[in-house]
Amino acid sequence: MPHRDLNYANRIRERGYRLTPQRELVLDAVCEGGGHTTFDEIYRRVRERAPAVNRATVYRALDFLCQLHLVVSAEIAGRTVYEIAGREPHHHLICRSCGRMEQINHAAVRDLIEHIERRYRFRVEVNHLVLPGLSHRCRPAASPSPSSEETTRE
Amino acid sequence: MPHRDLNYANRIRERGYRLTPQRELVLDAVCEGGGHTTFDEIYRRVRERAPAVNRATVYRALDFLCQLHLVVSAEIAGRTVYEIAGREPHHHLICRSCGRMEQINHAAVRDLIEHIERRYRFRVEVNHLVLPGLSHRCRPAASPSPSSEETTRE
DNA sequence: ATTACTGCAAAGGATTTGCATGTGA
DNA sequence: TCACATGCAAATCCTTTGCAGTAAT
Repeated sequence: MPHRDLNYANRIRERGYRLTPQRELVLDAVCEGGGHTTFDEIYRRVRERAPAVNRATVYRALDFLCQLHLVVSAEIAGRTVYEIAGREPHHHLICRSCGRMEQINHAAVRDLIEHIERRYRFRVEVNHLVLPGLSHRCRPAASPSPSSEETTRE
Repeated sequence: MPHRDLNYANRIRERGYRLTPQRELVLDAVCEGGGHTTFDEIYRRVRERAPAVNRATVYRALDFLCQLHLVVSAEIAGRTVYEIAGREPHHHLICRSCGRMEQINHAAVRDLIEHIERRYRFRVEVNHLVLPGLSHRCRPAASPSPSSEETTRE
């Protein structure tokens, strides 16, 4: 139960809100997703344990948890995904061919971000950068000479 | 008429598809948007000239043009936007407070991308990187000592 | 005992689809 | 001519909302 560490119960109650079984189930489901969990996945997990929980309730619980910053939402490839707040910023390469998603280190991106922040006087706030592209596995039969790709692409 | 240069008419017809007034209107509307045009904006422009054109037709035309890679779509701040294909990749800083969008040079991110491509053996295909954050105008009263920001954020 | 929260069902908005008609090649 | 495209309306998908009843504090 990773979310225990965050003492979420108090963070909910001290603001006058209530900790309901439904909200706990949703929080658990987000935790178990281990990263980027879609609504349907969360709903499925919740229903596994409590089939009576309503779809609308899950929507409302997610909104609620996001507002309290216990959960954060992000947009990956057009889909809204949820994860527990407080994780290190991290980023992804997502292959448009096989759909595989590879996580990349924040350090790899930090330099770029700092560069941009200085140059444009802008504080960048990215927790999930998603870079679409093509994994080396899916590169179109171009292993021998990489330069040949220049001409035909797609 | 910037799209004339692309000889879009042939690119449509040589594949056996038809160049209809509706498709031309949509293409014009995307061009005039000059960058990131929402569906509603495109639809509005089309209707200005041809009020009879149906919403569904505009959806279909955009799909069609995207499939032919005459138009590309992107996701900015949760909204789908369209623009003419073939522009230089370019990127944006978008302020979550004032909503202002600033364009940044591709060169600024090229290094990052190349670094990632080498390190992860992945071909990154980004035409629009959108970096959310806070413009210097909207930085919360922190002008005197920049280091004080470390402690309280949000 | 309050009143926040839930379940249900219905509403809402954005996009897609089926089908008859129209039209570009 | 005739298959591709369009217009229209209905369907679909995802999410939100109103309201009466339930339950956390």
